Amino acid sequence: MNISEDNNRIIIHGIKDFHLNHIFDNGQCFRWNKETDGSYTGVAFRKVVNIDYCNGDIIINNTSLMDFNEYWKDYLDLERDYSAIKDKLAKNDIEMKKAISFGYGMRILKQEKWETLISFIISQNNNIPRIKKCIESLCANYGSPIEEYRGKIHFTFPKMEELAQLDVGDLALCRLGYRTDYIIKAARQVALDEGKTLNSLDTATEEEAYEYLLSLSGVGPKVANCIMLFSMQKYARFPLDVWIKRVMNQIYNIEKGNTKMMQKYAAEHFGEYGGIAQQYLFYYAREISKDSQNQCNV
DNA sequence: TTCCAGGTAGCCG
DNA sequence: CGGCTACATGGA
Repeated sequence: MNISEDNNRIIIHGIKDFHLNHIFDNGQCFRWNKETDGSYTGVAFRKVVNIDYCNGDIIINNTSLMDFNEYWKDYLDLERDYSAIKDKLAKNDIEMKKAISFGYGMRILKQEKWETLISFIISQNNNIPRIKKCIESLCANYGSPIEEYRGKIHFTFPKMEELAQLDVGDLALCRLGYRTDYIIKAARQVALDEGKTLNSLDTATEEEAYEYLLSLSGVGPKVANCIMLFSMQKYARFPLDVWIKRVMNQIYNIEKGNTKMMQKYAAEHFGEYGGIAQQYLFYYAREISKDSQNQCNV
C-alpha cells in the first residue's frame, strides 16, 4: 500500500473498488455525514476524521499514519480484494451484476462491536434518517466531547458502563421509543463482564457469536446478523430486513415470508460472501426506490 | 389519518 | 416449533 503523510492527513494512493457514497450512505453505519464538498466526516475509536476520495486516492484528514495503521486500514477494509468478490458474485447472476455495477465502490466497514450492537437495536422497525438522529442524540447526551471539527462538536459513542447505569427516564430525551428498555437491558447484560464476551466474538464460531447475541435484549436474527457482518467480519451472514425480503421475493422468486428458503438461497448462491452480496442488494433496492419516489414528486 | 421504517418480545395454539 | 401483534417515533 502506497501511503503518504503530511500536515495532519494521510493519502492512500491507488485504491480501487472504493466510493464514498456506496460505503458511508448504504445503511451499514450511522455516524458518517456528507459534507458539502462530497467528503464524509465521522467518528470511530473516539476520533474524528474526514475522508475524501479523488482520482483513486483516499485522503483521510485529521489523522496520522500511526492511527491509519492502528485503526482506519482495517476499519475501511482496505486489504480485501473486492474485485475478486464482485466477479464471483456477479457470475451467472444478471440481477446481482446490476446491483454491483450500481454500488461498485461498496466496502463492509469493520466497526466497533459495542456501538454496532446498540446502533442496530435502535435500527429495528425504524428508518435510517431517524436511526441517525437517535444515535447522535445518544452520543450528545451520554458520550463525551472529542473536539470541534468543521464547525461541529463531535462526541464519542457512550460507554457500556454509562448506559448500563441509566434508567428508562434518563434515556427518554433520546427519543428511542420502545427500544429504550432493550438498550438498557442489553447494556447491563454486556457490562456483566465488561464486554469481554462481546469483544471476543470475532474469534468465536459463528454459532457461538449468534447465540450470544440472540441472548441480548432487543437482538433477534436480523440484528444479530448485522452485528456479525458489520463488526465481526462474519461475511457469510445474511441479514433479512424488509428491503432484502422484497428483493429475495422479486428478483429470486422466493415466497414472501419464507425466511428459511431465503437463507438457504443465500448460502447456496452467495456462500462465504452472503453478507457482501446482501449489502449490494440492499443499496440497489433502496436507491432504486428513492429514484421512483423522486420521479413521482416531479 | 394512515402507512412505513435495516424487527423483536411475549403470548398463544 | 410457527404465527400473530403491540411496541414509540416522526416523516410522507
